[in-house]
Amino acid sequence: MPGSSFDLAVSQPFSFARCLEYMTRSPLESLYEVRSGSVIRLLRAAREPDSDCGAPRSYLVDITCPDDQALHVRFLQGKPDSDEELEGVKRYIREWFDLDRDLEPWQQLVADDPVLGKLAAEFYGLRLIGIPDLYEALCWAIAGQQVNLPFAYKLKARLAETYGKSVIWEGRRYWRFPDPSALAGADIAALQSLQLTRAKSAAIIETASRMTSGELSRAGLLGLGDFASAEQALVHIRGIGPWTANYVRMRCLRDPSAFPIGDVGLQNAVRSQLSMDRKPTPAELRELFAPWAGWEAYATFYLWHSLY
DNA sequence: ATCCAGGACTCAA
DNA sequence: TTGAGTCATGGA
Repeated sequence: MPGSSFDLAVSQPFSFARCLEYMTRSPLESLYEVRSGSVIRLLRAAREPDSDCGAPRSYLVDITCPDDQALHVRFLQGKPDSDEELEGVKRYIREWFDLDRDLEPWQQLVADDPVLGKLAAEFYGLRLIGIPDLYEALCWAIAGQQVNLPFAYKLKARLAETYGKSVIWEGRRYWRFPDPSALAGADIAALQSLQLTRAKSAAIIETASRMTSGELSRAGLLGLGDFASAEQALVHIRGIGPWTANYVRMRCLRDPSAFPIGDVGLQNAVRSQLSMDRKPTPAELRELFAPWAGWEAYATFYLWHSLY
């Protein structure tokens, strides 16, 4: 039987502090709580909820990393009752912190880069914090289309607090992003009342429906063989454009070469780093990113982080 | 009022 | 493929 805590080894370079620094960028984050040196988050049991045992169970976990050698994960509330479920938790956390990535090539690639060299040194060990859950990643991206980040966080929180599950621990409530099944049958007006636009509401419901039916899944997208095919599959869903698809490639499918080129945050970061008096054009971004081929997602992530 | 924000869609060259 | 116009919504 699994115990109440476990460790996950990390490869170097890895800096938990830098990861937490990124994760505290918004005080409006609703899906995890960063304390000094730890993160607390409510996770969903890996097992599918169709096994007739009621709602899928949740685990409240606390993650620390005292020495940057291994993550220490403690179950604060709820606990896997099988090795299979424990593996699900481990898999989620590895995805979340991108633990399976070898960052050495990245560090070497940009060590002397005029633009990224400084950022790579400053953020040494920062991992591309992911969104392992496909539905959460899609909704977060859709909600964040063409709105400022604080508002996007509010929308995400409303979705979580309206359709998600939560537990209370030591007087604080911890939310889990809703499963697609919770939104597959929602009507557009209900989501619009959360201040999502009609188009976003429709897209959030449509993706929920496709995921509930099994037509859309993370495994299915990865099973298409290459990320371009996954992007194509995503883009043909109404409300999901190239930015959203690349965002999902980057943060959920874990494609290191994903490149959300239309991202205004990326554009502003480049503008700032290069002291430009305007935002770069798509062509200029492509040219700038050319030397970082294969690592566009990390370049984007580090540039994002440079804004905070 | 006006502009911006981690866009998408349509339609035209 | 690229570009202009349109839509949509809150926040500064």
